[in-house]
Amino acid sequence: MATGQTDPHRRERILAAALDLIAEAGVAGASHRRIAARAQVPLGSMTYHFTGIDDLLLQAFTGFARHVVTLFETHLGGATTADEAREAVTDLIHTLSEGPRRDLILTQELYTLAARHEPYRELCVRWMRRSRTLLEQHFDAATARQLDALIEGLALHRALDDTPPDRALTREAVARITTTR
Amino acid sequence: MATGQTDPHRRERILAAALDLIAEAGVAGASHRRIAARAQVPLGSMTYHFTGIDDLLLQAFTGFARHVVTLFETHLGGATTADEAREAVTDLIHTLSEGPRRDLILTQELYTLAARHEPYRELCVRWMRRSRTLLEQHFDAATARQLDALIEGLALHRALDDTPPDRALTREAVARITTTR
Amino acid sequence: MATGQTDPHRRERILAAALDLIAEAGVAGASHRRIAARAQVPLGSMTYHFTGIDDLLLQAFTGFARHVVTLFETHLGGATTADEAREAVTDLIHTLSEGPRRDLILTQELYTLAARHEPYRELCVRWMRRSRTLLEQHFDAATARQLDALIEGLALHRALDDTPPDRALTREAVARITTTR
Amino acid sequence: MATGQTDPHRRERILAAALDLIAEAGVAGASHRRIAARAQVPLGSMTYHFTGIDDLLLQAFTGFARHVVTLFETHLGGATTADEAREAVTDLIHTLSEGPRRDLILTQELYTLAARHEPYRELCVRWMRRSRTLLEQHFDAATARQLDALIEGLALHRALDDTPPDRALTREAVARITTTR
DNA sequence: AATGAATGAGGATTCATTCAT
DNA sequence: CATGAATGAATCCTCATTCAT
Repeated sequence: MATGQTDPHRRERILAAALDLIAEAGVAGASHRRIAARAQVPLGSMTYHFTGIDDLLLQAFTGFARHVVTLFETHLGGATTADEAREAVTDLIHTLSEGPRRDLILTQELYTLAARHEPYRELCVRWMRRSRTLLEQHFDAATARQLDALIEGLALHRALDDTPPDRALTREAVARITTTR
Repeated sequence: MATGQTDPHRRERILAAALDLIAEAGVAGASHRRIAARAQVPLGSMTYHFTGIDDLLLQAFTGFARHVVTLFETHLGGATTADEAREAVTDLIHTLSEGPRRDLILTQELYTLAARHEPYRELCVRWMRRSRTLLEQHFDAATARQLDALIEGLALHRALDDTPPDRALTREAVARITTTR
Repeated sequence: MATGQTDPHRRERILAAALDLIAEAGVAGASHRRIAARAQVPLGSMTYHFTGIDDLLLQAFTGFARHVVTLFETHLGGATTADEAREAVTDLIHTLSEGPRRDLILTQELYTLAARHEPYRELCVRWMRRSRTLLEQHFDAATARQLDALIEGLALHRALDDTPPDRALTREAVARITTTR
Repeated sequence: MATGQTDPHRRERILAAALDLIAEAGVAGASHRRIAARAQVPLGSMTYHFTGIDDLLLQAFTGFARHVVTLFETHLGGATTADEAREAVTDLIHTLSEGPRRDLILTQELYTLAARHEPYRELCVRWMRRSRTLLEQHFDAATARQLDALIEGLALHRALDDTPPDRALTREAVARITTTR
């Protein structure tokens, strides 16, 4: 009793629904059934489009990593001087740790998977590599590495904190870590 | 049918088994059954000692946070000068990101829970507060904050990285972030 | 691992097994496991066919109410005069309170649920409405109501009683309650 | 760590808590744990004071039956003529089916148990015998029996009904069933 | 006399996955 | 090509009851 109509966006809809659900209820709460319901797709089509739940999750997070890299590129793309890059990084940290918590939560979920499962770790490594490459357009390799770690730590602490520090502190930290002498 | 025998260390055994299992299989893999089996305790006693799985997990992570704070104190306790403190922090970052991945993985799992559930976030906030207080014995408040975030980011990136940077880079990052002028 | 075989009568078999079990062991004794075993159906299929145990029970009792209404209709359907109706009602009371206790027990279980849960109360209300409508074909509305209540009380007391009264008493009670003047 | 103080009313408190709980959540919802919590009594004392849950429930319902019989006696006690008795019965029916649903619910629960378990059936038989005896002070034996059943049926239907009939209908039904000729 | 600790059985439910259609 | 039906394993949790203290 199918309409015969193929739905070309179904795969994408499923992946988007999966990420939504993970953000809301965690990886543990993202089951075939719930994702299917959220994507308004029959349960049986889950295992038709994806090998299994692992396949689906990995593809969903791959899409998410792409999205975050794009965020990085967007922020850093416009900077032409080191000072502009510093300001862009400050922006980026506040964008990540304020606004909707979705990206932050998904990042955490991804890191947790990465700590235990190789494919997810590879995903993170590629992401880190890309962000470092972007930073290296403005800073030397060692500084880029340190700055990348600082971004991570500040965004995370800001997001968890009851009384997150203001933009001045972020700007100062970025300035210090990028001050070579 | 109960033996009536009292096992005074049972609660602690269960909590330790829970943390072991979380480190191995993640929060998702830490079920009543598996924890009970690992702690060599009957399944029925799980919900006697703990209200439910949530209660159990929260108490397990509370113990873990205590452990990490102790690690912080141990490392920073001996430092009397700012330079000694810098070296202690460098040590700490490498202790966290090398050696057994257990603490690192548990930290990730905790942050993932914290992103979604208030009690875990409070736990993290208390932990962060304590570590900052320790750092403030050697650095001003703003610097302590920045350094705390840097520790987090460096430990995390070092742990995920294929080719983690050497101690020199860590030392330099710590030096830069603590250089006030 | 599913056979993929479709068993079209499975829902009905489960509902029948549920009613059997309720009659034998009460609502409290009618568990997913036991109903599944009785219906010779795997446990996992219970919550495929029904949202949960509540859904299952309500549907089972809905079928039972339909059955009792049919019994009413069968008994009263042939009556053309008020006297024939009186005799039919007397028959009905003895049919309910003698013979297999199944219907009586199920009625009790249903009333107990109805006293606490709205959906079951609605079921009873619809049933009462239908039986009254049938009685109103032979008696005025007020009399139908009284007679309906009398049927209930006599059937119940007869079923519990050590020394249930004979048919003559039932016939007399019906005669009295339907004597308008 | 007991105070050594004996609590002479503990048994009664437990039985009262049991009835409360049954009224609220049904026999199925009245567990040792919940009754103990409601009665503010340690769990271990449940099986000290009562052989088991069956013993406890039977004693609780025995107390309840005594209470309902008292209600009967109170209502019928003052009547000296048949007409006064008729009015008292009408009162009784409306007392049972209006007011707090507690008694009604407990009655249903008791009947449900009686349908399956002999001790509860005996309890009901004794109760019915007592109420008939009271009615026989004003009416002949056969009439008492019919009236007793009518009380049951009217109270039950009134309680379940969306639009319960008014007092006039009750009075008329009682009049009819007690009209011998 | 009284009870806190303990436990195996069983409760409802969710799950990823398979397969006939 | 797509999916509704089906299922065994595993989930958390509650239970009545026992017994050493």
